This record gives sequence, structure tokens and C-alpha cells, in this order.
Amino acid sequence: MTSDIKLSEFELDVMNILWQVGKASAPEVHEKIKLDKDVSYSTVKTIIDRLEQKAAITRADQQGRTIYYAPAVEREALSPPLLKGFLKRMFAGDPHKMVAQLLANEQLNNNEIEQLENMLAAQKAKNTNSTNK
Amino acid sequence: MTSDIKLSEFELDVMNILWQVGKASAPEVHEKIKLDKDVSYSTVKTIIDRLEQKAAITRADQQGRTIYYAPAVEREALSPPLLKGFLKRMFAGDPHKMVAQLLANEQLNNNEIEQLENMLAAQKAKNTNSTNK
DNA sequence: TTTATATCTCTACATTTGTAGATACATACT
DNA sequence: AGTATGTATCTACAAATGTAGAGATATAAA
Repeated sequence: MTSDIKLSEFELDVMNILWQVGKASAPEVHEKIKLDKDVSYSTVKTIIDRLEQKAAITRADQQGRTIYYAPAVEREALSPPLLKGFLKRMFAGDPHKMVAQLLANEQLNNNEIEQLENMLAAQKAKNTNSTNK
Repeated sequence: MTSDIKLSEFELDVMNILWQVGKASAPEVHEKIKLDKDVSYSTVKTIIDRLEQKAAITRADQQGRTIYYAPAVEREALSPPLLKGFLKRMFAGDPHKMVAQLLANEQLNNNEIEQLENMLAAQKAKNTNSTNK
């Protein structure tokens, strides 16, 4: 099952840090967040508490009175329903529209594009050898 | 400028209908929404009012006392910043991760994949003839 | 012309989200 | 042992969001 936890934007920002680092304390997360926007420690800690409440993270470790948090859900578990919803809302459910915009916005170099092409080719191959040829 | 209006999920659902149909009355929008989830007319009308407040839609027409609303912003004006944010939050800003998931979730047939490949090829060509070769 | 009906307008409220201060406290210095 | 400092906990609040009922009213039907 695809873990139907619902996270807010800020909560996702924190999750991102944890997904990247593996585990981190609230002050550490605060440090990283501050690079992007100026919020107080309390604010970040509140978000962390809510994430714990939602069972999206867990207390993985403790040193002194410092608690280290780690993701309890993987990015891959959260994104499918979100991507689906986003695709539906912003691009009328049409993947092409989305990829088009992706290409228009992010400027990918030829190398990166070729990587994408490889992925497509792989998927095409998989298709051909199975049901929806 | 990329129209920094911020819309909620429900608001986007309504926008989607308007983008699709061009223009519609509140009862009509209610009809369509109800196909997906069971909400009262009032609820939908409130969302419509808020969209008007946010200047995302306008009163395009009126028949009797029925008001017809039309989008005041195009999908293309809203999506870039949202896509960027979503990409950053859900896929650590990495387009590959996103496309990978797209391929995994939506089952595209070979035809559709080839369309994507064409898009990529076009972009690659464009790259080669300009700055980031 | 009265009445019924559809639609709009207004008001309301619970929940979620972003934001942060005040305060308690455990551990590390001096 | 006493104190300073970094963390945690608790409480609070405004704004945004999802949700809807009550009542006004213009138009259509009788």
C-alpha cells in the first residue's frame, strides 16, 4: 500500500533533508532549512513534531538530550499518489504536457536528455515483451 | 511574469474544469466535481468565489441570474513554479527521478513513449544549436 | 399574479498549516 | 557543586482550506 500520509509543503521540506542525510537532530535540520528561509528553531521543531505525530519520521537515536530523527517512510512510498494528483491537477493527467514543461523549465543538457531517452527505451522494451505492446 | 497566484488543491480541481470546458456556471462545476467527490453546492460555490477573489477566474457571461465563469489565468502560467516546487520537494529537484516514477506509475504504451522521445530529440537538437551544447 | 425553483449571497466553523515565544531541563563547563 | 547553554516541551495564534447551512431573490412555471 502506498502510504497515504499527507504532508504539507514545509513538512516535505524537512523530509527532504532527512531523506538526504539519513538522520539529523532538530537543530541540524534547522540549520539546513535556514539556508533557504528564515524561520526560528521552534517553527522547525514544531514541524518535526508533527512529522513524528504523523509517523513519517522516528526517533532513531539520542545523544545527551539531543534526539536524532530518521525517515519512517521512503520518498518512493509518498510520491506516487502525489505525482498522480499533481499530474491530474496541473496537467489534466497528461504526462506529455508535464514532460514538455519539464523540458521548457529545467534546462537539461544533452547528457541528461540522453539518460532520459535511455529510460524511455528501456520502458519501451519492457512493454514490447509484455501486455501492452 | 509567472503569475504567482497560489491555489489550493480544491481550487485547482475547479480550475481544471474551467480550463477544460472554457466556461461554466457554478451548478455546472458542481455537477462535474460531484463525479469525483461528494460535496455540496455551497462548498463548490465558495471555492469559486475564492477563485474570483484571487482573480484566477472572471465572470464571463450571465444568463438570467446564472453566472458563467471563465479562467483568467492559463494553466501554463500557473504550472512552472508549481512544477519546480513539486520537483524539488518530491524528487530532490532531479527530473530523472520524476520521469522514472512517471514511467513506473502511468503505463504508457509505445506510441506515447515515442512521442516523448520525439520531444527529447527536439530539445536535444535545440540545445546543440545554442548555448548549452 | 402568485408560487415554485434554481441560484446566489452571507455567515460560520473545524482542521490544517505556518509561525514562534515562554519555559523547563539535562548536560557540559568552571 | 554551581552555572551556562543548548535542546526539548508546551502553548498559542493568525491565515488558509475544506465544508456547508440559512436565507435572499430573480426568473420560470402555474
